[in-house]
Amino acid sequence: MNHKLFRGSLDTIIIKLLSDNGPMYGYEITQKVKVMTSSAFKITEGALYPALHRLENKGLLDTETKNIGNRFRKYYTLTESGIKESSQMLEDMQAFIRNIQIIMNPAIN
Amino acid sequence: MNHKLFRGSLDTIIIKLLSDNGPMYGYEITQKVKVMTSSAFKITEGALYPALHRLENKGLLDTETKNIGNRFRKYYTLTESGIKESSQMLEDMQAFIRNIQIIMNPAIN
DNA sequence: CCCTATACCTAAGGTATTTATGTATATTAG
DNA sequence: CTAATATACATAAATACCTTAGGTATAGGG
Repeated sequence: MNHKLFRGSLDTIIIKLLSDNGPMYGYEITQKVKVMTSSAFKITEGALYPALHRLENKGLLDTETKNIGNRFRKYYTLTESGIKESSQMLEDMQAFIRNIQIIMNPAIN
Repeated sequence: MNHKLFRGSLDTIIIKLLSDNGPMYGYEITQKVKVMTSSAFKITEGALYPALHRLENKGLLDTETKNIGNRFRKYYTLTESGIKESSQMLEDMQAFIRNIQIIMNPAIN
């Protein structure tokens, strides 16, 4: 997979996963995406954590830290604002996919 | 349209258009994309020209300048190397679309 | 006991964008 | 005729996101 194509879609992927699965923690997101895409998408931690913090700072995500034995996990949830913005983000992504499909598979006349 | 999603796919779009339509000039590419996507994708000149020059420097595109009255146009064509690389780029894009679709529209069980 | 997996994080550097600006010719509307 | 818009190229500064590389620490399997 060409990793360049991935650029710009990470935020939407995170929002969509949280929207579908409820609270998730960072590492869980990377693994979920890996499984769903048969390892085609590998979200690096250097991209993921800054993205999560960005979305949190924008008020789209809330966090809750849970202790699991001696470890901790930071669970991320969509805020009200995050839920509202998510529908626009998903629409934008669907529109993007439709249009890129038109270019990649133009109707044969 | 959220322009962030567009990031990273410009090179592939250029290569695909040249592959489908033969030689094209920069402005023509922006207009073609605009028409195909009903104005959803607007390729800015600040993104387009550096991209064209980049692809030319990589040896994927050749240019030919033509005079049209007192004006000139720079037509871009795929080189042999560009044709070879294009199939990989198009495959990568198809794979990207498939996987992003899986995330955006997971099967309902 | 060591390697791998789990789980968080940040910093430096690279690179593709946006935004703004510049130049010039052609065409259309008033 | 002249002003605005369209055509057509281009670059530079700023921004934003990503990769790569590193750091810390616990858990579990061989």
